[in-house]
Amino acid sequence: MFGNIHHFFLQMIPGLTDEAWQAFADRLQVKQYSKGEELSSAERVNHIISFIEQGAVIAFNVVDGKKHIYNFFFEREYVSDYESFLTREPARYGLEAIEDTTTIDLHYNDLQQLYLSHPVFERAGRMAAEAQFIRLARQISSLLAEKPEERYRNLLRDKPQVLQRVPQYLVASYLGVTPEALSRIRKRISL
Amino acid sequence: MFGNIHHFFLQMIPGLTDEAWQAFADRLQVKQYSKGEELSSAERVNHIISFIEQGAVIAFNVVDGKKHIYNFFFEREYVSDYESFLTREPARYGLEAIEDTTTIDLHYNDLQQLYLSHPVFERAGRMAAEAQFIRLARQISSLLAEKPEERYRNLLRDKPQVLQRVPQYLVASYLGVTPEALSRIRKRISL
DNA sequence: TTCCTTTATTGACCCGGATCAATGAAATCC
DNA sequence: GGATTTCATTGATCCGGGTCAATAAAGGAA
Repeated sequence: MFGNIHHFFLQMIPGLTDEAWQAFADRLQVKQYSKGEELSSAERVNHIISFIEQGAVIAFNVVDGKKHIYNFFFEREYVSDYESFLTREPARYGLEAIEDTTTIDLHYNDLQQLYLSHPVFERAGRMAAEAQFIRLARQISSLLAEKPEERYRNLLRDKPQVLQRVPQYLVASYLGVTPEALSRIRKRISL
Repeated sequence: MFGNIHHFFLQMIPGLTDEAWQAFADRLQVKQYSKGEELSSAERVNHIISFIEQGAVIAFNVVDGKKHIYNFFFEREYVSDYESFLTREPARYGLEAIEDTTTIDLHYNDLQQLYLSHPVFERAGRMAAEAQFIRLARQISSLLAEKPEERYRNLLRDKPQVLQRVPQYLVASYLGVTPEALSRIRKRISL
């Protein structure tokens, strides 16, 4: 049970004892989502942080009826409206499975108790926040310094699997353009 | 000495003992920068995290000869190329004082020692990373969902002091447009 | 103060992406 | 399998922002 995530945490936390791991594992819950189902909704506080065992998830929000995609998440990644999870305020975006997805979930309250009972998790929490931070810093850099076409080229280069698994109109939103624009960018490049 | 930052940390870390604070304060260094001076450069590893006692700092990088502004920082905020600070890789952006600035600095190695000797700082480090994360999440949301004009209106609403203290061409870059475009946006709005 | 550099504004023109609309292709559902 | 919804492509038009260039305004240095 939880072999995947156990391995993941052992790599991430050098000082993780069996006892601490067990305390952690005791609080985990497995969940199943079908394609199209929401893991969590915008406007509601997100109490869960999920580790994706299998599948794919998008983070999105809806402004003026338009769905904006912030990110894609796949196997062996965390997913959460991390901001809502941290601030206890209503989430700014929702999470939706775009494939059938299995997650391993940890509840906010359980995490707080773990922080207290096993400070080794403070380090893991800090490193997770830091990793998220780095990801966002790069995304901002891309949005400020690159044109949509460059962003697409770089996505092709860095994460080609995204293009295989994610519908194009969602990729377009992630890149900050309309589906029509992305279609034309692809045409332009292929010529 | 360090009254400002002491107060700041007492608020942030409920369990901060005098002894832990002293260990922390012993490692702090005050630095002075003149307007236009760089606190740290892109392409080099950033070993310092700074608390701004007084002044204003921009985070920027240069792509194809163009300077892109990622953020502004003012009194009682941390500033660092946090990504470089965390990853120990060359920084993606530099930091420059846009006013005469006083910072209180902490070196990376000192912080790591503090993490080991006083685990209470793990919590502070985690919360700092989380706060940074939240800031970036909002910035991405703004870049994806809002047009430049909306971003300017929101900046006016949320941080009017930025417009007072930061030259307009830097604000333009932060918003992701050229100085000319921002000038026209301002004209459009004022009509 | 005056000079000189930096910053802000305005004009003209261009271009990539937005929008609206129609058609094709593909995935999904009985 | 065929029917229907979803997704991708293409066309036409529009517009905001980019770019290049000139000028004006503001700030600093001496």
